[in-house]
Amino acid sequence: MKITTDIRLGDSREKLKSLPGDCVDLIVTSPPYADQRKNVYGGIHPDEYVGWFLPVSEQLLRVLKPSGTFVLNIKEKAVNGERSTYVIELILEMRKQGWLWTEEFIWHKKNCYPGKWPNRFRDSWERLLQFNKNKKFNMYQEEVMVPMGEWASSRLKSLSRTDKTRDTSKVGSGFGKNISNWVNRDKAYPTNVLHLATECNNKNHSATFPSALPEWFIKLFTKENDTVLDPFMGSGTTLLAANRMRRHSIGIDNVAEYCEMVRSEIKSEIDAAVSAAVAEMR
Amino acid sequence: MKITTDIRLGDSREKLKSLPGDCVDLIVTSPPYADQRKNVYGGIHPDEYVGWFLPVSEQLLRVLKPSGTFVLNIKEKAVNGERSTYVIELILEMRKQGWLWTEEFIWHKKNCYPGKWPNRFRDSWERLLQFNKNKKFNMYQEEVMVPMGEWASSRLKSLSRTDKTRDTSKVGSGFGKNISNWVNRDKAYPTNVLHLATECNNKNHSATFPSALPEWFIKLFTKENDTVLDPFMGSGTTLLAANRMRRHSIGIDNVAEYCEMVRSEIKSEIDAAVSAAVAEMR
DNA sequence: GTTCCGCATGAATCGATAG
DNA sequence: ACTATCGATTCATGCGGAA
Repeated sequence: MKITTDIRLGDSREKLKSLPGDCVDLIVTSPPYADQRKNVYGGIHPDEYVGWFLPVSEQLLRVLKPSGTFVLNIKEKAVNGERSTYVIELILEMRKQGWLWTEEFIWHKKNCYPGKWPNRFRDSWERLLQFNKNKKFNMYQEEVMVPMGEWASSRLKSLSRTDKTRDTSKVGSGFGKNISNWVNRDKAYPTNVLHLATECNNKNHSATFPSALPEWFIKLFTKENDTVLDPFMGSGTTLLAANRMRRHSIGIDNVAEYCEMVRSEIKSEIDAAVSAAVAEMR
Repeated sequence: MKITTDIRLGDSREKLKSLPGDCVDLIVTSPPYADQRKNVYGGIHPDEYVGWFLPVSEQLLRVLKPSGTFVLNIKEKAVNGERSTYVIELILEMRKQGWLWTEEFIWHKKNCYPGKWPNRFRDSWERLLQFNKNKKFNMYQEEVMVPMGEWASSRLKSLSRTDKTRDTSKVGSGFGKNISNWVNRDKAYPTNVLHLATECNNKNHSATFPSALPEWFIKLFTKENDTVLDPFMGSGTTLLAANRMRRHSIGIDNVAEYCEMVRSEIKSEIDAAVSAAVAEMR
C-alpha cells in the first residue's frame, strides 16, 4: 500500500475545516509558543494565546478518530519573573471543549539553552500533554517496549561524559543520574519522562523537536497505514517520521517554503528507500 | 548559636495562625495528595482539594518573609482515566491570593514504583512548584552548582575562533563575549529538573520524599540560622535536613506519634553530633 | 573502524535604556 | 506607566573531519 503525504499551505484554523471528521489516528504537534519564533510566525501574546489556540483544538477534536490521541508539545515562558499561566489555562479550556486530559509526559532536554539569571535556573523540560476523546483509545505499549531496547541502547551509546561525571560526584548534594542501571537490561518499561537531546545541527531550519519524539508517539499510538496529523508542521519532523514508519500523514503550515522543503525531503527519502530496496533485490 | 526545632501538634489551618507574620525563610512541604493516605489524613476528595488547601496557603503567605520561598511538592493523580486538574486550579487560585508562581521544577524519580496499566505508563515525575511573595527573593545559586561537562576543559584549552568572534550580529544567542569568565571554571549551574531516587529510608512511615530534596532547596534558598517551615511534617524529612544543615525549623502535623517520633530523632541526631564533636576535641 | 577534537547553535531571561 | 529593543550571561550536544 502506498503511503500518502498530504501537505497543505495555510492557517490551521481555516485549513483544518477542509478535513473530514474522524479521519486522523494521531496528532503530534508543537505549535508556536507565545511570543516565540516571531520571525517565522506572527508571535502570539501570552494573554491572547488561549483564545488563539481554542479554535484549532476545536477542529482537532472533530478530525480525530474516537480511538485517537492528541499529543501537544508546549512550554510556558517566564515573563517578568513569573511563569505564564496560559498553558494550564489552555488545559482547563480544552476540557470544556470535550477533551480528556489523559496524561502529561515530560520531555527532559539533555541540552537545554544556556543562560544565567538571578532568580531562576536553565529550563530543561517541556510538557507533552496527552489529550483524548474517549477513555478508551489505541495504545500499543508493546511496540514501544520492543524498540525500547534500541531506545535504551541509543540512549546509552550517547551516555554523555557529563552524565557520568555527575553520577559519581557528590557535589550538588547527591544529585545525579544513574542511567548506567539500564545496561544489560533487555527490556525496559518506559515511563512518562522522555530524556532526549534537541537536535541543534539542522542546517537552515530550526527543528522544533528531535525526530525521536514523534517517532516514539507514533509507535505508541498508531500502527502501519494509520494517519498522523501535524497542524503546525514547521520543518516537518513529525511528517518525516510518519513517512519513514509507513504511516499516512497530513501537515499544515502557513509558510510556503516550509511546505516546499518538506515535500522535497519526503520525496528524496522515498527515492532513497526505493533505490536501497532495489539494490537489495539484485 | 543554638538551632531550634519547633514541632506543633494540630491542623495546619489552625496552628499556622499562632505563628507571627514574616517569620519564615523557606517553606518546603509535601501535603497529603487528594484521596491518598486516607488512613492518616482522612483523604481529601479531588474536587474539594483546592478549597481545602487555600486557607493553608493563605496563612503561609502571611508567615513567609518577603524574601522567602515556598516549595510545594505535589502531583495530581489519575482518576477515571484522566489527570485531575486540582493542581493547576490551585496554581491559579494561589495567584489570586497574591502568590507569584515563579517556577516549576520537575522531580524526576529514578526508580519509580513498578506497575503496568492498559492506558498509561508509570508516573516517574512530580511537580515542585515554587511560589514567592516578591519578584526579588533570596537565592544562593552557587551553593548547588554541579560539575561541568568535560567538554569545557578541551574547549577552554584552545579558545575556538567561534567563541571569540561570535557576537550578536548573528541571530540569537551571543556567545563569546566574555570567555575569560570561563577559564578555571569547573562547575555549572543546575537546571530545573532534579533527578534523584525515591529513597525511603523511613522504615515504617508513610513515604514522602528523599532527604536530598529538601536539602537541595534549603541550600538554594536559605543560609545558616534561617528558618524552615513544613506545615505537613509527616515523618519529618524536611525538619531533619534543616536541623543537620543548621537551620531553625518549624513543623506541624496532626498525628501525635509523628510529632513524638520526629522530636526523638532530632534529639538523637543532636546527641550524636555532640559526642562526635567532643570526641574530635580530645 | 574507532576515538578525539573543533565547531556551530539552540522555543532563554533579565535589566537597563530608549521611545 | 507601558512597550520595544539591546546587551549580558550561560552549557551541552551531535556532527564532521582528523588522528
